[in-house]
Amino acid sequence: MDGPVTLRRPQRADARRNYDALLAAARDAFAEKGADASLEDIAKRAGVGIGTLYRNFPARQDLFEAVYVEEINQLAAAAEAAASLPPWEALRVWLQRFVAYAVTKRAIIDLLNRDSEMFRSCRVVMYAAGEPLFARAQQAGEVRADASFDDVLRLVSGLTSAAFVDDAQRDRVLEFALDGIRATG
Amino acid sequence: MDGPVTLRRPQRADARRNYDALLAAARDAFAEKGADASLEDIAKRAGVGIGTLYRNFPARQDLFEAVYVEEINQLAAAAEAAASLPPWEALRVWLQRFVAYAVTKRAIIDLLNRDSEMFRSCRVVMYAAGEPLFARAQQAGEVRADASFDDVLRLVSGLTSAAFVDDAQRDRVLEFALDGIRATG
DNA sequence: TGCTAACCGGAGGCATACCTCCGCTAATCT
DNA sequence: AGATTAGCGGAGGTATGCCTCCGGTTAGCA
Repeated sequence: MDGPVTLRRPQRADARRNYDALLAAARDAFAEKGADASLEDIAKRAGVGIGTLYRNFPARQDLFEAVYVEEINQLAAAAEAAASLPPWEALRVWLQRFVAYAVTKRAIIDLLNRDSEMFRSCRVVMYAAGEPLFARAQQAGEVRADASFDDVLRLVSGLTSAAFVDDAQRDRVLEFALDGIRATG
Repeated sequence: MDGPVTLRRPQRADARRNYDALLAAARDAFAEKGADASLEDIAKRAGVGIGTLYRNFPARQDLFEAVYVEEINQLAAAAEAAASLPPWEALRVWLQRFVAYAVTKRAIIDLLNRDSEMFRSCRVVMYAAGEPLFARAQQAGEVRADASFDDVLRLVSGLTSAAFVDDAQRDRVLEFALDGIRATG
């Protein structure tokens, strides 16, 4: 489960339990209520006191970031798994994963916009994961030359904030977007 | 300025002034801070007391809706203006307008998702404005047959929530999206 | 100009969330 | 088992936003 970016977990058994429970509860809460979910609610979900939350994550930002380190690591893993596919397929699969993933954890979009120390480094990790797939597909002539990886990410990430009628529509619309960045002719 | 959907404005001169100031302030505030901007802040921006806000808009929802009636009417007007262009161009221009518009007033996206009496009717107006442009372009063979207007709107509306580096990137990415829904061959 | 109904606006009560502080608990070590 | 000390958790102070209520003001009319 360890990835390119890691966090320091507490030492004692009970503390570690609480830390993990908080992280899981926070992930759920952020997914459900967005980035400004109530911290008191998160503590309750995790079954710990509010004090414990603050000891582990002194600022709201710290908790938010800790959650995204996990998410990011998983996206990086997905990129590695896709690397063995043909260029276009690899990019396509990764972007699908990106969208499907971010739909449930929608706050991940903020990652592209917000600004902070760790956000920046998370972004670096994500780009390091996806950009090679993009570059390979572009060099293979499968992706139009006038698009950048950043363009693609923003085009696709928009899809995560729309509430689709069903998964079929989401997939269909994503295919449209993919067609849009595909090399013509 | 009157459009398909209208609101009742107060009678007395001072009341009307305040009403308009509130609407303008709310539009700014929603654009800036999102749909849950502080009502007290909006009243302050408008230079009126909080009581005046509540007299005009008893519930937060009322104010929010009032703002969007204006936005929607403008989008409808834009559709009318675009109707004289060739099929594809008309759709393209209208969607550009939609994106450029919604970028500054980002909360308009909620319109596609949220549910309420007036939201529904606003959505009806918006669809009534844009759908004919879409249908015409599709019948002219310019838009792929397997896309619906709803698909397109969701694809494009996603672009409004991403923070682009600059307007040029936004336009470029929108072009990618448009290419994606264009008929191939 | 004077009357009066319509309108104004902010004080204040209520709810919610943030965050700190510290007495109690229990994990770990010897 | 007992000592040590990291860790727990919630009471409570602070801040902020929601919304109501009503004494004072003023636009519109005659």
